[in-house]
Amino acid sequence: MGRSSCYEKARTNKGTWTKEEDHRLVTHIRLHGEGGWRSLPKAAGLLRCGKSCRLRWINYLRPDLKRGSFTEEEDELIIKLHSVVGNKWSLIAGRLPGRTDNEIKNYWNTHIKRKLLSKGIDPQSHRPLGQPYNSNNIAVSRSLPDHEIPALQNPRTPEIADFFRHDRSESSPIEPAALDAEEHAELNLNLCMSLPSTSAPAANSPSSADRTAVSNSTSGRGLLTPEMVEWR
DNA sequence: AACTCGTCCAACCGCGATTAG
DNA sequence: GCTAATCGCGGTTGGACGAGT
Repeated sequence: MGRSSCYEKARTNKGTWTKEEDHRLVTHIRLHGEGGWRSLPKAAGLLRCGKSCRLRWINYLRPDLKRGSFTEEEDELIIKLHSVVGNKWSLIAGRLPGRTDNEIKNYWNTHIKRKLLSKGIDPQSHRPLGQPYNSNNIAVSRSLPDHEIPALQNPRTPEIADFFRHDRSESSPIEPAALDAEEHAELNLNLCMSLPSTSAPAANSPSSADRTAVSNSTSGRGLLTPEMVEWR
């Protein structure tokens, strides 16, 4: 379609946000709630594109963000979730309250990858380095292409569906102990069994609307009420 | 003190999915 | 059903900063 990037528009600021811009954005969201990103910059008096505003809010200004360094428990949880869903950062973030997909993605690329490599583990396959990929091995972890994500909701795998269905607001961090090696292997087994063998969508795969529901519920980024938003 | 290099992370970008008209 | 607008995601970039020389 040849759409031009919103960042290319003239008279929009780029780069690091100033305190003034942050304040304007937070104040606007506090008054009007989250959403309507396209019209937000104008309404808030910001010379930014909506996309930039959304990113700034989600990754930095949201009041429920945890920030600070990751705990060992979070590390392990990220590794385990990554071994199941691959680079689906928003899904992983949905299981780590207070953490953003961008934060987790950065943390993965700068810390966890190196940590795994130093242990002789391939960060992509989660298998020992040099070990050939074997699609029949139930312990083989994989990165799921987008079209396979709906399988997370496949009725044949209720525990996985449930695992990813929880809204962030009502979820608590999964205790790493709750996902021991056996359960983890089972999770992989169930996933492998439920995934279509080809890239064609499975007959019983959920509709796109269902997929949206999964995405929305797992990202847990619903509208915040003004009371929830506090200027920091 | 000045320079180089490596690391970290906020922000940019492109694109697919979804929604609205 | 089609098209354009909008949203959200994942990959990538680049600037700030600290460590080393």
